[in-house]
Amino acid sequence: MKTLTVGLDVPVGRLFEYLAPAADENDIGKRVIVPFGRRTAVGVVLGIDEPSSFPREKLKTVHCVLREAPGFSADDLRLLRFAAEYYHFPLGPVVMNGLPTRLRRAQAQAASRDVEYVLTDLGRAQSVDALPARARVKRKLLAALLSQTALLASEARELASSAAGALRELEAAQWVERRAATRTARAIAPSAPPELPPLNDDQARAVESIRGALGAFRPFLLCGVTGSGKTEVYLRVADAVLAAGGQVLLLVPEIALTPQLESMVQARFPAAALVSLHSGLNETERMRNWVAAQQGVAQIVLGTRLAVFTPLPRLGLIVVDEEHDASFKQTEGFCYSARDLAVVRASQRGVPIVLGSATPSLESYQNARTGRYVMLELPHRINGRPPRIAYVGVRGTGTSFDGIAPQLLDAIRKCIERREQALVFINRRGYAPVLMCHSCGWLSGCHRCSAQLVVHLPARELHCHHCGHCARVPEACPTCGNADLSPIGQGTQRVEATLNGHFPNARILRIDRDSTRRKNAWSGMRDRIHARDVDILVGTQILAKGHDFPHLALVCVLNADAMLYSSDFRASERLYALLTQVAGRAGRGEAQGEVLIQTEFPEHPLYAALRSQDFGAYAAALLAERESAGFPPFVHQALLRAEAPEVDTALELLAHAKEIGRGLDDGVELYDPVPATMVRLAGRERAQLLVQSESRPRLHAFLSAWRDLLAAEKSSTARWALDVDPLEL
DNA sequence: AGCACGCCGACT
DNA sequence: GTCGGCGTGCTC
Repeated sequence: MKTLTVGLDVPVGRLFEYLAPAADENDIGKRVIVPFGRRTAVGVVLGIDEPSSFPREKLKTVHCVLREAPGFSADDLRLLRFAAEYYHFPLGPVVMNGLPTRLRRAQAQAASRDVEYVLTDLGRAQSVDALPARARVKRKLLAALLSQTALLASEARELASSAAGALRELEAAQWVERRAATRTARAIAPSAPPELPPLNDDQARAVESIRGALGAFRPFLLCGVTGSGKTEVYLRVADAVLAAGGQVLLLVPEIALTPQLESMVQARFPAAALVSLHSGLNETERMRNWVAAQQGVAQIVLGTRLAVFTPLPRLGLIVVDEEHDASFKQTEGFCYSARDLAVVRASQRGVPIVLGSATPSLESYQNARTGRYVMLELPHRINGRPPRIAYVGVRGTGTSFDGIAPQLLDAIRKCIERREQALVFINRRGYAPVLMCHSCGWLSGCHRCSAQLVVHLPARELHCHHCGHCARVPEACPTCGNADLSPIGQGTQRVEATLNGHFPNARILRIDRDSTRRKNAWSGMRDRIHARDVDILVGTQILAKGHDFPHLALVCVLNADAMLYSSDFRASERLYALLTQVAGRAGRGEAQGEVLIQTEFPEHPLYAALRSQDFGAYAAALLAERESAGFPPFVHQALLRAEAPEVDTALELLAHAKEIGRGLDDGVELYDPVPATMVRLAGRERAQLLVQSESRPRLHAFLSAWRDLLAAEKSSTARWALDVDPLEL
């Protein structure tokens, strides 16, 4: 009798052991169905016959090992183990998190429908084309059916349903394969292969360097100004990987971008099996695409951060587009950085990785400066010149205009007179960020969060953008009863209304999370923009990334200053990146792009730097500041976060944690616990404690020891979690 | 996380 | 007299 070490989706820092009658090394990475307490759970086999201190006679026996069904390879587990260790998060949940939710659950639906279901499935199996595993699956099914009299009924069901499950899962991969085959047939038949856009010298050099590195680990930082053709570089390299039979993993920041990118990549590789993986997919699609990748059927996997763990047996290249983007970092629970794990994965698998951005993170930029990454630069736009950036100073003008300075309105007027499009960028959705009472000074605050409720029209509602709370706009002030309530400040809806007033004949389109929530809404809007059916776009950062609007000549930025006030040390880096991206939307076609930024501080160094659009110089200046101030990337940080009903409880836990941590290692600096920037969130109050060290190994050794001591403490009403390499303090 | 057990308030 | 609140504790 063998014992299996199993990872389960329970937030405990330990694994569980089970007896398994006929297990062997090949079962590692396979899913298992096990009895767990009173219930049945799915887990992943992580080891066999490992030394253990748990009394053997107390071990339970696995219900079954899902041998024929998709699981993890040794390579996949290596990445997952690294991630669990590096982010100090329990291995069980980390491994289970790597599976689509469908595969995390026992096939309860099949089990409950009894063996009848399996028979139906068996009938269906005869009509589908075979994958290699199919014959074995069928044998399993028959064995399960035949043995049901001999086995306990429940065990027979488990076995039968697991085999049925395996079959369904494998069929999913076939679906992707067939779709690709259909496309191949169509692609090869009448139309010629798509004509490739020509490369400029910089692009050609970049492509050549990366292609030259195929087959070995090498990290590249592709530093290319907006419109310089980074995507074309990825595609050219991907082409070489596909031709050699490899798989390509392409990570992008937002789901909003994937459908667009997906059709673009598919158009470029009509015959390739392309799948996407992001949280916008339903469970069926998610499982199907994951299995297709795992089976080696999918050749290109396009996804958001969660896709970094996708099993890819023939991985040949990883690309992380917009690598500076904060959405690659998960900020709750398992706080991993998909970008950083992608680099680890490339190194483990011996493949090149390309991190692309117009404004790389200072971490990556520093790695390129020191030679750890190969720097590739695309300093020129493919067509057209870089946009001209100018500032409109509005200090002291107060409320003498409705949030949009006359110079901006002027420029918009001229722009639409030239029959070109203008974009008004305001990073705040809703009508106004807060409602105020003029008589007593009451402000619409969220009772569950330390944030203001945002006024939303036309429904006349107050929304909390943090916890989702929603209420009617009150008729009178809740404190003093005065009816003189007014919205303060600007949001996209109000800007849209203001512009409608100024340009009654212009076609104005608002693009924010609210207006694009409906499925397919965004693609319809994009079509309208491309068809020049729109004169003025009003939008949030949805518009900032990656879009190509050839008729857009003017970009106006309204509330850039808001981000200058942030106390976070990364605020400048982020604002520079955001403004560069928005500015980059202008002038991608024929016309010279013009960018007007409305600000109270036109002389601010960040704005001065932005005007010259010399990222290298600005990054060098920021890095020098970071180095002298002792900030990342020159030190390594982790946050211990705590949350409780009352912030004091959280602070107490952290103070105690600091006591425990003191004396563990003097090469690690522990700061004082402080309330989080937003103390209240969804009715809970949060605090955090910063830990930092110049030595990453020492920081990690400290965190391991500290985490174990904290876990051994008796429970408090406060919950805690570690965030390694936090992006926000 | 689930899902138990366990010990105190308002109901058929 | 029970139903049910969520505090505490365990799951190989």
